[in-house]
Amino acid sequence: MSPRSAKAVRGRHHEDPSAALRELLITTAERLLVEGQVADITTRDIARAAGVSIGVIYNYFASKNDLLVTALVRRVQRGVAQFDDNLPEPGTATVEENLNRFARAMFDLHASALPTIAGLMTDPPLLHQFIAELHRPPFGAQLYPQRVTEYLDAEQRLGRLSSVNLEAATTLLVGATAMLALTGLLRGGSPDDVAAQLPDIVDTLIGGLYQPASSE
Amino acid sequence: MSPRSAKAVRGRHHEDPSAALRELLITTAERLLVEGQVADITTRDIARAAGVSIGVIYNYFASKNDLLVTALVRRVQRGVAQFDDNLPEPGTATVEENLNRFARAMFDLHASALPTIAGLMTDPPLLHQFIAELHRPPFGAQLYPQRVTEYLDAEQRLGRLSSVNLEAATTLLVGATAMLALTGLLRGGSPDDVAAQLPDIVDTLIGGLYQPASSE
Amino acid sequence: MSPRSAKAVRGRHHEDPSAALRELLITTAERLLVEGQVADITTRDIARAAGVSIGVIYNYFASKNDLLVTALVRRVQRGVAQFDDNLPEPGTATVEENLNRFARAMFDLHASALPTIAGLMTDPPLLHQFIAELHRPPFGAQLYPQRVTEYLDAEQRLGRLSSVNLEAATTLLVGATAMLALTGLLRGGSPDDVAAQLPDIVDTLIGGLYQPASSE
Amino acid sequence: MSPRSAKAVRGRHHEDPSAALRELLITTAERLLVEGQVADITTRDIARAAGVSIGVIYNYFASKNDLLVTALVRRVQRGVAQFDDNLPEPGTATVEENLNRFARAMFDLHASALPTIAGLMTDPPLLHQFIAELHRPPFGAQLYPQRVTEYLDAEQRLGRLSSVNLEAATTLLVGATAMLALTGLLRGGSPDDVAAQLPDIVDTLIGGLYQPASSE
DNA sequence: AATGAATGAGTCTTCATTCAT
DNA sequence: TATGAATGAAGACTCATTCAT
Repeated sequence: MSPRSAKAVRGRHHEDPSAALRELLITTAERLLVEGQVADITTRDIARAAGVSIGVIYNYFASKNDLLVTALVRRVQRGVAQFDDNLPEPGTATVEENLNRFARAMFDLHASALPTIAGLMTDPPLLHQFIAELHRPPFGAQLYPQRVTEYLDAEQRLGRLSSVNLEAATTLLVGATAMLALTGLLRGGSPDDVAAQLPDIVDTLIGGLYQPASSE
Repeated sequence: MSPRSAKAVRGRHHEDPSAALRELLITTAERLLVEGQVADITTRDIARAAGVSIGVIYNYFASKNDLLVTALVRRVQRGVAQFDDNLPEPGTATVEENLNRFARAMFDLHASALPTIAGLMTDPPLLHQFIAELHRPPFGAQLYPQRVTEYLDAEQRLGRLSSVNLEAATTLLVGATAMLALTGLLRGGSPDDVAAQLPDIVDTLIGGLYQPASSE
Repeated sequence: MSPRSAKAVRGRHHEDPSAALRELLITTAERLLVEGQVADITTRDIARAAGVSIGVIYNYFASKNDLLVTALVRRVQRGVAQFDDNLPEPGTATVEENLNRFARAMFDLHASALPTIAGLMTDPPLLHQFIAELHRPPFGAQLYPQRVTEYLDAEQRLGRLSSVNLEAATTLLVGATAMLALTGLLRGGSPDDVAAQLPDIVDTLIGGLYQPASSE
Repeated sequence: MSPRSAKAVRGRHHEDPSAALRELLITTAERLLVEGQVADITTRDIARAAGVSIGVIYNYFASKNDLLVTALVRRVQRGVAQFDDNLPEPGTATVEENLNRFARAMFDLHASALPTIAGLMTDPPLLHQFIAELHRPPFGAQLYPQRVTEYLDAEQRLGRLSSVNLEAATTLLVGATAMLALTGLLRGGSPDDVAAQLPDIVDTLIGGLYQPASSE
């Protein structure tokens, strides 16, 4: 009664082979997104990499871009979820330690998402579809810089941080980690080597530039 | 009897009409780069905009990408040159005023260069060619963040700044201005509106997060 | 100075090889239109039949449909021109002889154009483009039924024809020849066999159905 | 235990559910044929409109074209049956009145069938299959022009019509009504407006072109 | 050296038909 | 027998590059 399922997902014990194939396509597209560049991915590439025929794409998605946007959103969601997983609680440890954890988490997030996001810039329709999708529930405005701002706000309330401009502080931390991630990508070195500079950055951000001659 | 030169440069009294034609192509490509997206620029577009035939491109450049990279490098060089034009001298005015000038100059540079750089990400060969070209003399490591580092270093020597980590401070300032420029591009607002946040950022960077309770 | 011309038109002594190639495409499309059916003609077919590459089509026409419409109009123009070539003058010979010449000319025109026109019906955009083109100068409203009406009108003025309704008479003659042409096409017989019925039709049209028992 | 029947015909108390499903497909195809263009109808369309799965089509028909031809023949049969329903009897009313009824009936038939028939022209295999099917018993040569010929013949025998060439007279009447129907379709006006010209045509056909000077 | 038409591989998308369930 | 997802050939159109003139 059910029609045949694609070879690619046959044998997997999924309850819904149809959903499994859809997943396979998204996963495959995600993989290609990481390996290569958005603009270079063809329907033929995706189909071949997934082990299915080209037509399958159009059984599950309205267009190539539709699939690509779905995979892109997935990728960002994955990154943000991982980011959220290990955030420090305000009031625990020291603010410096916590900011270092934030810094490293953002660095990782940026390093993984930057190439993808950047690639989108050449494809305005794709970019707009992506942004529209990103702003829809349940993903909404839950973007990660908000987490930093919230953390800083909480520490301020706890009296562990002076009353700095939260927006500005957030921009400084987010910007620096993004810049470092970008540098790492362009230089092609290992992420950890570049990330080694994060503590200095956190330290400098906390202390400010005019570190008032403490003693004397 | 020298061969005829292209209509487009005829009448201009260049010593080398050949070089003039090459220049024309680069300039035209730069213009198109500003107007549109890298990926959308065709050889036909360039040739038509320059008022020459397509074939000319291949007389002066190995490929379309070769021309594009040259134009891209030009664009960055131009931006950096403009950036350099109006930098504050260490020891003059106040450090805060000077950092605000740096911040605004970088913000402008980023806002103008970001779309172009981002567009490159989709085209790996183009990107690599671009990076390689950027690191060759005489352009070399003359990139603009270096200017910030040098400025901070000079102020430190003059005693107007405490002995912070120069690299980290530079990354913070450069990163924040880049982040702001990116935000502005994505939101589509006017540059000046976004740039209004720069003073807060400079202020926060200078003061640090733990602004030691002034009293007591 | 001129770019190379296509192999397909090389060696022909045309003043303008570019126009020659355009012509070749139209002629080829016309031929395919006669041989096959509009809907079955692919860009590849046209290119191969013309001995050029696919891209050439787009150097001379905005789209496949653009070329097809041009060829279609050509075909009809050719038919109408041929039709016009051999029309009888009012007042010469007998009305019956003249109407027989009209009938045969229209039969031939219909037989050659019908399959083409009919094929257009399935492709609404193509049909509309075609009709629009047909109504543009210099082709204008010069369609052939008008010739019949004008002829009948002239004979009426000369007193060689009673004052019948010109529109109706024209529709009868045009309709009958078209019907015969269609029958011929569907049956697949030789045109001349079917055309043999034309004199009877003209005779019946002239005499009417109630041929009043003349005298006797 | 008979195999289950498709949802779409379940509950209908047909003796042969299989035949019912076949009927459903034909009826659905006929409907789509009226609504749109032959070339635009996909198997998916038919299946969805019929509320069955695509596969069913191939259980009852060798191909999509096979189903389409069957539906096409149905459509023509239906049109002819309707045409036959209201034909005048020889010897009743006046010949002119009767011919006007014939003319209007044919006009309607042509107007409804023309787009479909025309659409067939683009698809040679479909067309040939259709024609072959049309000429097979029990449909055979029962086509409607025959009705006109028979009517004229009967009136001749009754002495209400002079001994004109029946074939020619038929072709004139059929052709003129077809031409008018085509004109109406191409111009897009209301059928009744165009049909208003029918009486003039009948009148002219009856009277002939040389309406002998009434006097004398 | 300049020209720009010719070239054709490669793009996304559609859809009749098949076949495992 | 019914289902409908899988299949992949085929379609129109683009565009970097070549090369006869």
